[in-house]
Amino acid sequence: MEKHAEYALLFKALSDETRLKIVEMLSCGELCACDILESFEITQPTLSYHMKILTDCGLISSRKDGSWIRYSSNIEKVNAIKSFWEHITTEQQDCICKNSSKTECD
Amino acid sequence: MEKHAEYALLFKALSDETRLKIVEMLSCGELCACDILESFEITQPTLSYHMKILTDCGLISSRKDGSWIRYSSNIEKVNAIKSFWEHITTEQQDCICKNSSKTECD
DNA sequence: CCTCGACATAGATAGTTGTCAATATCTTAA
DNA sequence: TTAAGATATTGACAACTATCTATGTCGAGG
Repeated sequence: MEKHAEYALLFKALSDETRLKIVEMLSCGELCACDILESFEITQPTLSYHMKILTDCGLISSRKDGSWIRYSSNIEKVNAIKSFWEHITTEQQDCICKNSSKTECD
Repeated sequence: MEKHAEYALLFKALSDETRLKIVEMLSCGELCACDILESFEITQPTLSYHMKILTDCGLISSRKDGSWIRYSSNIEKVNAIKSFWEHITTEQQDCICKNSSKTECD
């Protein structure tokens, strides 16, 4: 996938208050879904929906442990987002604006 | 607004490929809408819609210059996002997970 | 004062999102 | 094997999003 499209998906995963809080909670370490569920006033299927979005985009990882699913932050993705944000907000030689086909109007 | 809700809005503004590219273009300096429009295959009203989302959340600033509108990156907001991301992805003493009402299930 | 160019607004619409209740799956314990 | 607990899936639905065409506004130049 094109880089901007890929990161747009990641930012979309972060564009929900509940999911942002989940990401924050997981920065302290692994938690199972029921731990997380207790902190929110949402139903279990709704949490499951949010967890799927977060795992699908790679922001968090999950592993099965008996009947629990343990979720944890994916540090590589966390750092990738940081790098991408720093990259696109810093003047670059290969910036899109310099590769634009035309640049009149100014 | 609660902090997570506020940043969820900012991430929502960044959850679109076109808007991400606009943010990147503006990292090289001020541009007017017509400059930006030339880089995309969207209509002028669609660009106007995206610019409104980006300015409303404070990520970019605009100023009137004759009949043009000059857009530029808002560095404070750019840095605020960076700080917030670093904050919520680093283990904190005041993490949400530690203020949770209950923490059984593990 | 009229027109043109730059941008915004309004209205329509197809597609997406977040939520729930109901149900399914899968694992452990009895 | 049956029951209970943890999580996922399904189907429904109201709200929101991104896009377009058509039109409005506002400033600059003639």
